[in-house]
Amino acid sequence: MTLDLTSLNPAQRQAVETTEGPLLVLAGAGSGKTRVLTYRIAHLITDKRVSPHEILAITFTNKAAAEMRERLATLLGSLPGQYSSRAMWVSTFHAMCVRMLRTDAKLLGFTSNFTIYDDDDSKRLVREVMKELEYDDKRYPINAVRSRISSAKSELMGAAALAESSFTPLDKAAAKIFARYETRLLAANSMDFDDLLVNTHRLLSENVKVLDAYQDRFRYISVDEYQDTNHAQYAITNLLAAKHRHLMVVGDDDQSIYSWRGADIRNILEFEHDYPEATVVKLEENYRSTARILMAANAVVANNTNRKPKTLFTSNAEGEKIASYLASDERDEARFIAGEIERLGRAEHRRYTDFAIFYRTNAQSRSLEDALLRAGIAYKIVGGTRFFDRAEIRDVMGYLKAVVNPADEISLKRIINTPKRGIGDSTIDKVQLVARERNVGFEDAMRAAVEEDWLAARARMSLLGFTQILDELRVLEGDLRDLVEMIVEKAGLIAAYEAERTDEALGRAENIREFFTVVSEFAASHDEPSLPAFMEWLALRTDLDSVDECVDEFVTLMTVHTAKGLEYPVVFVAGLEESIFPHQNSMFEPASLEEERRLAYVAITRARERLYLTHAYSRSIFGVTQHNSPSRFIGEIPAEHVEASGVGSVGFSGTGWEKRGDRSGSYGHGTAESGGRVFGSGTRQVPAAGSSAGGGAFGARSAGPKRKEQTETFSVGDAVDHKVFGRGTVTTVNGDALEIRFDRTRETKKLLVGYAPIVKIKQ
DNA sequence: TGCCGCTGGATTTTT
DNA sequence: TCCAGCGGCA
Repeated sequence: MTLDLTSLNPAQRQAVETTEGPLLVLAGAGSGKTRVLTYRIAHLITDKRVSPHEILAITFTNKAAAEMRERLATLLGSLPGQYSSRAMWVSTFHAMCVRMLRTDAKLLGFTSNFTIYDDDDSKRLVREVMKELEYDDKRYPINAVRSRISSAKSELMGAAALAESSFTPLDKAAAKIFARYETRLLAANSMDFDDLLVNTHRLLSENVKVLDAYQDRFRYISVDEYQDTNHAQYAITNLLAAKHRHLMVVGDDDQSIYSWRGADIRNILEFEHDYPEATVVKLEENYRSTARILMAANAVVANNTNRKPKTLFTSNAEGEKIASYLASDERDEARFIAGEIERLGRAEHRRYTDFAIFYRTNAQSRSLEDALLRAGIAYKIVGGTRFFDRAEIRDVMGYLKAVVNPADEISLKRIINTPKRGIGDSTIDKVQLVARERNVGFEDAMRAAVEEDWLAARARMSLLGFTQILDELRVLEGDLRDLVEMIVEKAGLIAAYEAERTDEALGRAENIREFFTVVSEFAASHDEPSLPAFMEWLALRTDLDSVDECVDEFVTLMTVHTAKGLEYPVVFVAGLEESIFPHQNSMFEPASLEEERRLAYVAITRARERLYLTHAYSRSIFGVTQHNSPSRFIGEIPAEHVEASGVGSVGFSGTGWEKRGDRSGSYGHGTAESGGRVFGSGTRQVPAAGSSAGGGAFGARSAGPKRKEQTETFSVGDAVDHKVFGRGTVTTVNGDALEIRFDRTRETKKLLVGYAPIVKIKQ
């Protein structure tokens, strides 16, 4: 069987056919990088007779891994046994590390059922350690400490090494906290995300046999998004590839946007130095975007100095000009976007899934959400507060973690009094103290407290109850879903929420039931759905993994960071203002400003056909109104590719479906802000419904739903139907502000009568 | 022990 | 603006 490579361009083909020795592929945005990666692996297997068993392909997200696996399965068809593509390791660094660590945990002093601490768990533990060592979290902000520890870890620096290179009090404190934190993690048989890498590196570098085995096995290795690897990942890659040196790395230095998380752009810039015999292939033809969008992207990123010079080209059509819109404030900006979505939906028959709205910071999503809600446009936010971050879900996960790994203190403490069992802080502190004095785990101390007599009788009884529950939970058996349901049942989580009888509590109970569905889905899609396997999957999954699980029609909202690797026909980038994007904290240092610019480059290159860059004359952030000038990144795009529009005028007073009772844009002048062209272009002139005098010519605004006649009145308990959110129940009424709990999302939203697309359902 | 209200802090977050 | 954490109080 031979793989058909004729659909590839010469550069792509060269990358695919260079199978021996190190290979660096510099792949510009939209240049068919994923195709190259998958074709190369398929080529190795079908034409070079490499066993899938010998292939390791590392991606940066689970989603990318899943996609690659899928594409490979299609390219390869089904092959038997070890030739099956299932023998291949296609995974993220972290998933790969977990797999290696589970196998050899004992060599590092862990057991194979170790818990993976996510951000929240790790933060709790650091907080405890800081209390224990009596560090004041005012002088030593916990997040600063955590970021020192985390960056030390990504540099493969231990606590001792950090201590040596510390000069400031904060660094010194961080080093001490780091040391204790590590001890506590080991005692809890737990690892945080950084540890997965650090410990894998230790495993490989300290155990020759283990390293040998993996080196022999993985003769062909590829790493995607190489520009975003940190030092630990870099070191692991080099260890694994050292013997055969068939290492392919793919990346784009212009899309390096995670340096603040320890990603080291030098990994890609200096690959040829590390592997002097490397073949270098540049993929510079873009297949994604219109010529104009590409020119804009090129022009912006060309302002960076620390990069490999390159210019993407395309044979795609020139396309529309890039629309830049000056809004009067963030609500106007959001309304404009909503209006354009509706307009393009009608004029160009676009579906909601064609649109994406990007922003620099999550805080910006609120006003956008608001406008979409009012316009009745279905949307989905990717990232932000996630289902799995909800307190009640984390509680369930706490129980599961404690069941799987009895040493996991953080989880134990999370669930010890959830639901309330009368075990308060003072009891926990006493148990903790005894644990430390006797140098035993928290659970042992807890059991001792039940046996012995150093706690008040009531606390002792409560603890007894809790340990009994734990014992019961740990002996449960059954298929995964039953198991999880039984654990939740015995823990009394749902029962406690239902007893509360408040709307919020019922919603939480509902969320837990939703979690059972997640369990079922996991069980159905995995070969051996054990509880530990499920926990692992949970720990490593993210919201992004489910971006397109939804078959429904949604406009997608997310931060620019989250958008990396995705593409949409129509892209809006909101908040292109100085101090928002580039962000305030990154504006004044050249290196971080360049990263902001790369971020802008990433945002622009997500767009296939149309690109909107919006900014606002005034914007309220955290309750404070700011006036920011347009982002320099807009100015870096050649004017002939930009069509500016917008307001920024005295007369603006809104269209009627934005919030009432606000300042309605009644600030002074600002016409110059839009770069000469104030209004009109590209924006349909729709008389503003319900707009008051003064709208006039400047009131020209995008199309949008008009305010509905206010015929209905609502009261608590009414069943309603919302255009986007479906059925719900009114929970509070405050004038024409309603709070409605929706059945489908189980969320409570604040809506305004007469603006929101809701109707009362007759009962 | 548990609730309430005050205070301070709030980029980005593939894992 | 909005959330989490902590201290004060019943």
